[in-house]
Amino acid sequence: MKTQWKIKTKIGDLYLVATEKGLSGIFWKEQAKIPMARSFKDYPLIVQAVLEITEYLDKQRKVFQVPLDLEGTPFQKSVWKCLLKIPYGETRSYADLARSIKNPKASRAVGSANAKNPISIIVPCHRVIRESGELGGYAGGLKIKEKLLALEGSMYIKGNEKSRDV
Amino acid sequence: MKTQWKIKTKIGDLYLVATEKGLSGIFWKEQAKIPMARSFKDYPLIVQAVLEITEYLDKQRKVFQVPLDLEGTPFQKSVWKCLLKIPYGETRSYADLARSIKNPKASRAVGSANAKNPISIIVPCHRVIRESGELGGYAGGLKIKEKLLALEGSMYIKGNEKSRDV
DNA sequence: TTGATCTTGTCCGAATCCCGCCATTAAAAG
DNA sequence: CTTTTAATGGCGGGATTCGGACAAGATCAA
Repeated sequence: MKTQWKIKTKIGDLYLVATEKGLSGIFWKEQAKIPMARSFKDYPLIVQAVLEITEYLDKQRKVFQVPLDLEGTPFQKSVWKCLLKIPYGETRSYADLARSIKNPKASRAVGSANAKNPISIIVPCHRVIRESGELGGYAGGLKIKEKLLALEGSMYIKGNEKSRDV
Repeated sequence: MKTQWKIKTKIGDLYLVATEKGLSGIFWKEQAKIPMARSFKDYPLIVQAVLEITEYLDKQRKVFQVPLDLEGTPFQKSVWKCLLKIPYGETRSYADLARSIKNPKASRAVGSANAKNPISIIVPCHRVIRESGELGGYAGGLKIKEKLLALEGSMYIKGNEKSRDV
């Protein structure tokens, strides 16, 4: 059974969803079919997730530990697993990910899988941008993607790359 | 001679039917042509069935012992017998069953036979789902099929099986 | 020359459709 | 009343279609 819990953060409202096995979703919109928890007392997973997310947004955390319960097609899961390996503060291109899953021509499909990532932030789909340096897309809106990357201190802006070796 | 008896459970009303030889039916709707028993005192089979079903729904029983009196075509009986071999908490596909009865292409017909299973719950047609992972159909309605599988702790949801190794 | 924008080419995964299968049952012949 | 035909499902698998959170190349302006 799934339950959801709403939290307010400086980057907007978030809806955390959990099963018995782990956190299964972090969304930007309320999930219609999933019941809202009255109290999170009975949901230690939610408590932990809320804590970790809060710490992350306060720059007090770079790695998440809450157990996840990912549901999706084999392809999607392979992409999401790959996302989890991108370190804090770094970015990859959609094509990079396609190569990582040994399916070098699937960059466009990687985009689709990314778009369906159920656990925003923790599964860091915001760390994937276009090879050209453009942001690409984001389920929560590009502004938020930008904020998250800024928070992590990423050098994603076109031209920034070069400013490193200046 | 057959008699039926109605019981109320948390998953809805059930109608138990018995002959002298054994329990011959558990249905979701009253059986028009079968007389309702005034009291179940004279029907020890009904008493036993009610007890076992109740225990099952309370997670206190995984195997049924009440004698059954199955009536149907040879094909149907072969399918129903096969159903009885699926263990608690597990699922099979319609094609699996077709193979089990040495008629590998008869998966569609297995579905039809399943649909006519006279003894719901005890003959566990709810443990048969689509090869794709979808639920398939259920005489009592899909919600109940889902509840029964959840009760047994089955991993039937599409993608769940694979999400273990994430 | 650089880069911002646009266009077109491609490639996948996922969702749909379609046809094949097999046992029943209802309907139609004979 | 018996036999035949046709239609109907609690499915499966292959083929087809559809829709992108891309990418490389062309275009045009500064």
